[in-house]
Amino acid sequence: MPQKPPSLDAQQLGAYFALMDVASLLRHAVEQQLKDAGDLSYVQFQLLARLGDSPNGSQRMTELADGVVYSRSGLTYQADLLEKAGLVTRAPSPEDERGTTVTLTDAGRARLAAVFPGHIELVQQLLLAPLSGDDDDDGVRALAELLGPVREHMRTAPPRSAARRRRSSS
Amino acid sequence: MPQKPPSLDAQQLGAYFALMDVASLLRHAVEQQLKDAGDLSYVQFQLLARLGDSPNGSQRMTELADGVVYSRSGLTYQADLLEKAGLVTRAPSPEDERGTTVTLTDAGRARLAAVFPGHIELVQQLLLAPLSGDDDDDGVRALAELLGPVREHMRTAPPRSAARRRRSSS
DNA sequence: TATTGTTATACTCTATAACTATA
DNA sequence: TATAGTTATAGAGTATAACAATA
Repeated sequence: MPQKPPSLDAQQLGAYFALMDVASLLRHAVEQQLKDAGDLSYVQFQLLARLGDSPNGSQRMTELADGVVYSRSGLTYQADLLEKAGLVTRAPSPEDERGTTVTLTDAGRARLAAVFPGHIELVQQLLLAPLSGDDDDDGVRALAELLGPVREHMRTAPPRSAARRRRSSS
Repeated sequence: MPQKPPSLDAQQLGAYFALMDVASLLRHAVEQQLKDAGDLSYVQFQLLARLGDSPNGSQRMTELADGVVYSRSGLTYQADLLEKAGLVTRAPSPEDERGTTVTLTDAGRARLAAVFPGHIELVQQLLLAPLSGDDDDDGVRALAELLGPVREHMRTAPPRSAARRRRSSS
């Protein structure tokens, strides 16, 4: 197959680095806010938020892991912390006894509620406001439409460099 | 001043989470590639790349810290690692004896060169290709134009939650 | 006295591999 | 045998505060 051009033009590099920089700065600010307002990390916030979106406030570990955390043990670690803090509950899943069902507690909902307004305000200030600029050529919509497909692509097309470690080959 | 609306609409939240997710997935993949191809973390790669862009391959610690790392000690830590690996050199700055000048070595340039092609290819695959989609309504340019100003805004407008810790007030 | 950078230290997070229990 | 989750453990990274040296 044809060799890919081994370099990017300035605009491509610019887009890449702009994305990484913005995300990095935003993440840093957001971690700060979440920690100050509710002693949560961003990952923990994501987990709680996902549970909060679930109809009954419950989800299986595996479901939770998808898209939030990269290793199972990492999720167990975070779930431990959240459980110790009284924000979630863990119990064996009814249908599949191997599974664990994580459930948001009232305290968990309260924590989420405590943190959310400030969180939103920060995101508004840091990201959304400058995105739309002075005119109203809705940059927010543009960004969402640009990045949505990219997210899908990334979730379905794992990089070849991250060699599959499933299915023991011996 | 008027109270800001305490919630975001679905599109705003969508843009925010899409950005965080894409950046998170991309970062994860990129860390993997850099580690496999050249035993570098993304932060280390950024530091080397910045030095590589400098005319003489040198920069002051403080300059390097801007935009790459969030604490001075963090930079010292990374600079230690890079120096031990022979990729950079540290020496007292000529003009200001308090300062340290970090310089890219030949090995550092070589490492950068070793890592770059694969890096670019990965970014191309994961981010740039899906950004532009099938049609050529250059999404890359759009993303760069959207995010460039946001980056500037974030760099100049620190969130109020991250209270200034400079200038001792006592 | 303010600034540059380093050190000591503690902490958080992530990943790998081995392990248990259920399907 | 395969899958869900946990545990043990190790390693990388980050931040805070105290410190030394120079401006």
